[in-house]
Amino acid sequence: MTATADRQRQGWGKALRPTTKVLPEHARAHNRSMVLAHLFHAGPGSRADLARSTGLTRVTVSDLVASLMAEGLVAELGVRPEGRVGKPATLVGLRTDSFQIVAVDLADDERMHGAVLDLAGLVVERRSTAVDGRTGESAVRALTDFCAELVEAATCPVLGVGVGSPGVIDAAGTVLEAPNRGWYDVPLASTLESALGVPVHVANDANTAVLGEFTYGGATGSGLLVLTVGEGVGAGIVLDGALVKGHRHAAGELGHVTVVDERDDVDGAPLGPALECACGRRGCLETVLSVPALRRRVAGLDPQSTDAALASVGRRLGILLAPVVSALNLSEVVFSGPPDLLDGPLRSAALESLRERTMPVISSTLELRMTTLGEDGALSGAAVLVLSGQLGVT
Amino acid sequence: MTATADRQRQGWGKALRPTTKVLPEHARAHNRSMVLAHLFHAGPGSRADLARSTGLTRVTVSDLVASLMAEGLVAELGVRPEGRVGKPATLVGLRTDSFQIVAVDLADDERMHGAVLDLAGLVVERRSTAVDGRTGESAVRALTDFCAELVEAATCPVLGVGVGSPGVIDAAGTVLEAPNRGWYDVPLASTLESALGVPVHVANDANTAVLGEFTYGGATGSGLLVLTVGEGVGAGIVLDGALVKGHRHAAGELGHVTVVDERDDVDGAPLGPALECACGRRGCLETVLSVPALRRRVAGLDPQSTDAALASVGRRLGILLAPVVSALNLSEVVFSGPPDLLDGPLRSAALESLRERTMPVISSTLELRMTTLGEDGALSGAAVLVLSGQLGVT
DNA sequence: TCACATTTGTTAGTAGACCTTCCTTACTAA
DNA sequence: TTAGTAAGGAAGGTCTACTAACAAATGTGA
Repeated sequence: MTATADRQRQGWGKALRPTTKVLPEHARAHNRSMVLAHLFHAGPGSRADLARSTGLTRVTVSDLVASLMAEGLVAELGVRPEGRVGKPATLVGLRTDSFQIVAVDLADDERMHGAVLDLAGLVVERRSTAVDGRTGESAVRALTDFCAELVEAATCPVLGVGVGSPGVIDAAGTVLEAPNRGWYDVPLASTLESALGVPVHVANDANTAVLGEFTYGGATGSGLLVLTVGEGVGAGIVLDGALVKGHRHAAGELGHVTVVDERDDVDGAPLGPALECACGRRGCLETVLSVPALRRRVAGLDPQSTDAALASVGRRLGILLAPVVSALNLSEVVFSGPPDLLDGPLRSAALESLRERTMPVISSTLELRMTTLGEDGALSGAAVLVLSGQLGVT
Repeated sequence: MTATADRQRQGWGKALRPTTKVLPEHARAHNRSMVLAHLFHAGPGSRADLARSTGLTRVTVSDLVASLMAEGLVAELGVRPEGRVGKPATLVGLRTDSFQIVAVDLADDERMHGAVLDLAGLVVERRSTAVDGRTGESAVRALTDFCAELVEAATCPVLGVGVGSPGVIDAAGTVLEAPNRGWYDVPLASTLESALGVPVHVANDANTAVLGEFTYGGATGSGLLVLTVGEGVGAGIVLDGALVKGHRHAAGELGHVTVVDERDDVDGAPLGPALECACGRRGCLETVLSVPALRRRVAGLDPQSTDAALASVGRRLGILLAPVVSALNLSEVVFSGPPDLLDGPLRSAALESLRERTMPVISSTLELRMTTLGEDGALSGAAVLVLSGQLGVT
C-alpha cells in the first residue's frame, strides 16, 4: 500500500472549542436536577420509584432526597395508600409552597404583565401596570419597581425573577437591542438582580414562550417552534430540549423575513403590494401577520372574504415555514396569539401549504396547533427560565 | 394578597424527559475528551499548558495524560525548545500514527469512495469501487467488502469506520430509507460492525459533510449549515457544536421543499414552469439546484445567459434559505458541490437575495462561502463521526 | 559565582460522589 | 405462623479531582 498523503489537512491550528471541565460535583448537581425534574413532571413518588426511573441506586436517591429535603424543596407526604407486597413506600414530593417565582412579560407595549407563581407553574397572584410610554432608563426603573412589588406580593421565599422581553437578549440577560423600549446594551438581569436581591433571568419573549410551551404545553417530540403573533411576530425554537440561541442571540427573528415580493402573483388571493415595514424594508412577515396588520386586513370584510384574507396570509406563512420545518424536521409548530385570527383559515391554510411544500417524512408527523397556554405563554416561560436556571428543571 | 389560582396547570402528568444519570466516571470521560480535543485542535503542548487551557489542575491532567499514553493515543515529544524561565516543559502530542480511521462516502450513485485517514484527518490511502447498480442486500455486501478492503489497507489499528450515506438514518446507524440504494430499515452500522469487528458509525452524507466542515473547515461561529449539491440536494446543520438530527432523523432534507410555484413570476428571469420531481411533486429545490438539473439548465447557453440562469436559481435558493437563516441566526452557510456551477453568479445571487430578505442583525454577520474541503467533505465528516464517537473529539 | 525566583511535574493526603453489600422494617400470601 | 417481597438505611469500597508540598531544572540578579 502507498501512503498517499494527498492533502494538507492537519487538525492543528484550529480555533479552540469552548469546552469546560466537568467535576464530580457537577454530576451530583445533574442528578439532583434529574430527581427534581422527575418529581416536577411525574408528581410525587417513593425514593425507590425515583431510583428506578433515574437509573441511580436507592442509596444515592435517598441521599439526594435528604439534601433536597434539607433545602426545603421536597417533603415526605406519608405512605402510599395502595397496598402492594413489601414495605409500604413513603412518598416524597415537590414542596410547591416552599418557594415562589416572579415572572414578567414585557411583550405588550402598553402594560407590563407580571405574576407570582408556585413551583408547579400555577399562578398565585397576578398584577399589571401601565407602561405610560416610558422608555430607556425610565422604563428600567418602572420595571424594577414592578418586580419589587411582585416580590413583595410573594408569600414565601422567591426562587428568582424571570423576564420575557422583546428584543435581542444575550445569555447573561443583557438586552442588546429592544427598539420598542429604547434599550440598547442594557444589562437588565444584573441591574434587576442587584436591586431586588434575588436571581434574575431575562430572555426574549418568543424564547420564553417556547420554553413555556415546552414545559407546560403538550410538547411531545424533540423539535418545537412557537410563533408568537402580537404587535410583532417572533419565534422561539427548542431542539433536543435546548433553546436555540443563535450566533448573535437573534434566533427566531422571523418577523422581518420577506414574504411578499414586489411582483407577486403566487397566490389565487394575492396579498397586494409589498407593504412598508417599520424596519425600513418592504414585505416583511410582520406587515401581514402581526395582529394590527391582520386586523387592518380583515376590517370591514364579510365573513367569507375575511376567511379568504386570513387563508391568504396562512399560505404565505406556510411557504415561509416550509424550509424551516424541513431543515430542522420539527415535530410541532405552535401558534401563540389571538385565536380568532390565527386558529381558523389562517392555520388551516398554513398547514395545507406546509404539507404541499414539504416531503411526507417531514410533514406527516408535523403537528401545527394553537398554544395550550393562552396568553400566558411568555409568562410561564419566564417562570421556566427561573426553574431551569435555579433548579435545572425543564 | 389573594391567592388567585386562575388556571389548572400543574406540572404533573407530563411526559418524562429522557434525562440520564451522570456518574463521576462520565466526568472523567468528558475531561479526557477535552484534553484529547485540545491536543487535536491546538497541537502538542505541555501538561501544564493543558491544565491552564482546560481549567483542570496539573495533577489531574498528568493523570489523564498518563492513561492516554497507556492507551497509545498520545506520546511525549521531548522538551519544548524555547527557553523560558523555569523547568523546561515536556511536550505531549496526539499520536497520529497510533490509530487510523476508515471513511466511506456513498453519495455518488456510481462509485463508492473510501479512504484511510490518520487521526489528524490526513488521507493516507484512497480507494473507490464501482457500485454496478447493486441495491438492497447486494449493495450491503459490496459495501462490507469495500470496508473490509479499506480496513485491510490500514497500517495500524483502526479506530473505527465512518460511513456517510444518502437517506434518512437514525442515531444507531440504521438506514430508515435510502431509495437510491433500495435500503429500508437496514441496520447498516450493526451489520458492518459485526462483519468488520471494529466500531462503525453511519450518518446521512449531508450530516457528515457538515461535521467535516465544522471540524476541518474554517467554522468560526456557532451556527453552520452545509448545503450539499450533487445528484440530489441535502443539508446538514450544526448548532452550538451539536448536529441537528430532527424529530424523525430527517433534519436537513431541503431537497424536496417547493421553490417553484405553478404561477410563478417572482423573478425577472423566471425559472419556467414547476418541473416534476422524482418524489412525485412539482417544483422541488432538487428540480433546479441539483447538479444534473443545473447542467441541463445551462447546456448550450452563452456565458451571459448561463450566468443569468445560475443567478436565477441562486435567488430562489436565497428565498428558501432566508427563513432558515433567520430562525436559527446562523453564522455560516457553506456550499458543497461543483464550484463551476455554485461558486459564481449562483452564490452571489443567493447571498444578495438572503441579505435583501433578512434583518441586518441576521445577515450582516452571515458568511456564505464554498467548502474548503473540496469533494472530501462527506469523507472527512465520516472520519469525524468516528473521532467523535470513539474519542469524543469534535 | 551563587542565592533566589519561576515553572514543571510528581507524591501524598483529603473530600465528594456513587457504588455494592448487608441489615432492619413492614407488609402480603400461604 | 412462616416465607417472600419491597423500602429504606448503614457500612465500607472505589473512583475522581482537589489542595499542599516538594524535587528538578532553568533563568535572573546581586
